[in-house]
Amino acid sequence: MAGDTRTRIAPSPTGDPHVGTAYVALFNFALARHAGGQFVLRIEDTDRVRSNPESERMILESLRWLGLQWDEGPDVGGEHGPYRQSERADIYRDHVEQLVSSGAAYPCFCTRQRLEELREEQRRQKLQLGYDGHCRSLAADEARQRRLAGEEHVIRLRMPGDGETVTNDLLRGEIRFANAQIDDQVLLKSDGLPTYHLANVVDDHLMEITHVIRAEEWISSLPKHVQLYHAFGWQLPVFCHLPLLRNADKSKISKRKNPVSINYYRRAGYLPEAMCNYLALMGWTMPDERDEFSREEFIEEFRLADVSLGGPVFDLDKLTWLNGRYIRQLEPEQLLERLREEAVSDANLLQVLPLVRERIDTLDALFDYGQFFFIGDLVYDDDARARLVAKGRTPAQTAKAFRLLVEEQLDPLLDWRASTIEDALRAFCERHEWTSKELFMPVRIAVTGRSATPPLFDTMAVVGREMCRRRLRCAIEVLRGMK
RNA sequence: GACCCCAUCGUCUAGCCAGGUCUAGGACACCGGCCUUUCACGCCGGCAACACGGGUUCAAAUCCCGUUGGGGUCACCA
Repeated sequence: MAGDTRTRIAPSPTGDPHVGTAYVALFNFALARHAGGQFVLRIEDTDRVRSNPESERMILESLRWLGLQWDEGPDVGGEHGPYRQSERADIYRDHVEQLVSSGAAYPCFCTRQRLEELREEQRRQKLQLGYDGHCRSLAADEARQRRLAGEEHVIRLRMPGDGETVTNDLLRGEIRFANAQIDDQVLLKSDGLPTYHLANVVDDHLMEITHVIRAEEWISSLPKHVQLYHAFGWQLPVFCHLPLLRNADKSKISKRKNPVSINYYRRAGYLPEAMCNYLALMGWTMPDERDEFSREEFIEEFRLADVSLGGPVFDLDKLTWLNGRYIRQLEPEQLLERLREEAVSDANLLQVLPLVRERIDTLDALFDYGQFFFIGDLVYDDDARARLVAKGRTPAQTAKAFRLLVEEQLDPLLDWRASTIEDALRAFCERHEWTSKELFMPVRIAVTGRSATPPLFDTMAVVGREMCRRRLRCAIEVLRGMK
């Protein structure tokens, strides 16, 4: 039976590969390998506007870099495909029709506007937020008619009005929710694609996933999922909700307070083994309590039931210490190989060299002049700190500009090229009444730590999106520390 | 706010399920020392925690209840 264990990681390709995804993937991977089962990668791209192929590409690459190879997935195929939800629309539609005919789900014709007003009203009266069941009791005939007529609608799950939904979480034991306070979840959106809830449950069943191991933030939708399984008459998988990685202030880990992109760690010189090792330490301990171990040893010793529940604070210091231990254990030849794979890969060097060529007189000047192309976090010297503040602006104003820049212009979905970066920066100036003259030097300093650099946009393009965003965020902290 | 989850050093955690062996163990960080031409590594040592209040019990970090605190979720996003 153990060989039948099937787990999955189901990321949504809407941005940079996230450290939280890697964390959950690692534990899913470890359980599957430990049990001799399969680990599946499924892409949850049912959000038409936010999903993008570049993000999917990066996620696959990151997980592969970490050594978390999947047995089935969009790139390697498998018996339960397709593994991209956007390619499974028909499957969801068929399943949702089953639910409609059995009465477990119903069409809802409420407009977004009505729903918004409803929420507004509920907020005003301090009532519980949620769908009011307006279309719940529509006559089946009428509903069918309106659907046939092509009226825009969604399909909602009909939750039981009373009683409670009780489930088991592998780590937490029994979890119970009063049904009355769970509203009728949308299963199929008006664009014909499923919501997470439907797609997730249908796919986990069809792909024969035995252990649904995911982050804690999903606990509150657990009853909806359980009701869905019931509605389909399917057997429940084992549910296991892992604790959320946290910032130092205990809030859910976020890019504002931590580097969260796997791309960052890769770029900043962390080794994948060290990364996995550190992530494994988040909530789990080796039987002998040693904190250095290989992926193989982790797989060997891993017991899901031994995961502890306190939300672990992601500690860059400890990760860096561990990474140092790994580096020291590598032979110089091995280190050389690592270096060639990352910072000084031919590919990276070939991006850097055209930019520095006319600015250096000796080969060795590359390492001084272009150091910001190769390192992770920067240190701003006094001169840099002085020029980090825009001429005629205060540190606070500059910090605010950086924040808006990172949040609004240098979007995670922005196609990261010199020309688009330039457009983004100029758009920012226009929108927030900054001149390019004011803005560009501080940004240059933030991103490179220097006032003399190759052209800003080309430089940013090579430095990379996540590294630029990270450095801008660090610069914000520096600016906030100024009076 | 409602619902749900969680609670051991600043941080990651062991111990808790099967209560005594816990004057609570390890690791990061920090401090001190050793090694050393420097720095780092390494080694040795130090600082530092059972959130609070009630029970249950001969005995509670461990079991129960409550309080407090933290977190998550409340979308046609996942």
